[in-house]
Amino acid sequence: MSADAAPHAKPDLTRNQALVFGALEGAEAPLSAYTILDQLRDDGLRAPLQIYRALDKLVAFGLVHRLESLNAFVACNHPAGEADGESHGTAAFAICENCDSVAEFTEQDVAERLRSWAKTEGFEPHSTVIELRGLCEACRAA
Amino acid sequence: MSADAAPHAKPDLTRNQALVFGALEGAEAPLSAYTILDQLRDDGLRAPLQIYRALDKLVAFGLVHRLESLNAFVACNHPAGEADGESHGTAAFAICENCDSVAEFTEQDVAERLRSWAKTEGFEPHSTVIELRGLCEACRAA
DNA sequence: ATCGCACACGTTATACCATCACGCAATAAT
DNA sequence: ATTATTGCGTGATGGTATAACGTGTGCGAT
Ligand SMILES: [Zn+2]
Ligand SMILES: [Zn+2]
Ligand SMILES: [Zn+2]
Ligand SMILES: [Zn+2]
Repeated sequence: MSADAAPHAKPDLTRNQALVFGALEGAEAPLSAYTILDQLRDDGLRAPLQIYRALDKLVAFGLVHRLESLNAFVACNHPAGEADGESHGTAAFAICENCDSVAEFTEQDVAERLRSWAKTEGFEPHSTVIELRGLCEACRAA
Repeated sequence: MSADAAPHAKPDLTRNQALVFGALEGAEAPLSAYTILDQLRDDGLRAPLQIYRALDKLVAFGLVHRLESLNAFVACNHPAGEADGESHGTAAFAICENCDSVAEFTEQDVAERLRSWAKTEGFEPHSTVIELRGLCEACRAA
């Protein structure tokens, strides 16, 4: 195999991973695995497992986040920092229930407080889910 | 109908609601809707919808929480016995990936910080999901 | 009384989400 | 060459959630 699908400064993605990531990057709302599959049929993807395998890797790379309250996925869109280091464990999401937009943010104090609680209780956190559901500013105005 | 909205009123439960709530109270781990269904076959419940309808009500009453990262449900078990009022919107959960135990807790500062972010961004939150996945103290020791 | 309405209930069918189990191919190490 | 690792493709299966329809009961208004 020669080609790499996109000249971006990311870890080397396989063809399937690049296709799935492209779908998520181009979307304006979270996509379910099956929606991604539908969009990629013309590119030769046919089975859910092809999507889920790619998503697993992309999540592991930190390029994609899974939204637990939606059973759906978004491309990482950190406010400032990039896809490495501390920010991974602490990302939070504000999901608009009207327009499906997702704002990704990090509140250091929130993560701090949760870590502090865990330490006190002897709990060893491996991952943290923080998701706000509600109305974004634009939809509130309308 | 009970006009009682929030404070220490355990609304009258219908038969199905009582059965589902009983199953959750008696469990030591979160239960999926279908697991509850299996447990209640002998009581005459036969279809998923009967479970989901009861769960919707119980969640609305604040007697049960849905764990988004597990697609499962637990009976409310607030730490200090404040089983009503303010604490509902801000509950957080620490879920052990080894023994499936769930600790429910509230960190006022966490809720505060998230509300503060929302206010700044013009986001109007309707509900908040905070779930920690990891190892509880007992399982860490073992 | 009986009509209308709200609400819980029961059932079937279907849609949507996720993984298992198998086998094959390409690559890297021994 | 043999083995280990990783990604890929496919069919089958299992788990989660709702749509659509119809029934029955309680209760206030007529
Ligand atoms: Zn991110
Ligand atoms: Zn919106
Ligand atoms: Zn609670
Ligand atoms: Zn444990």
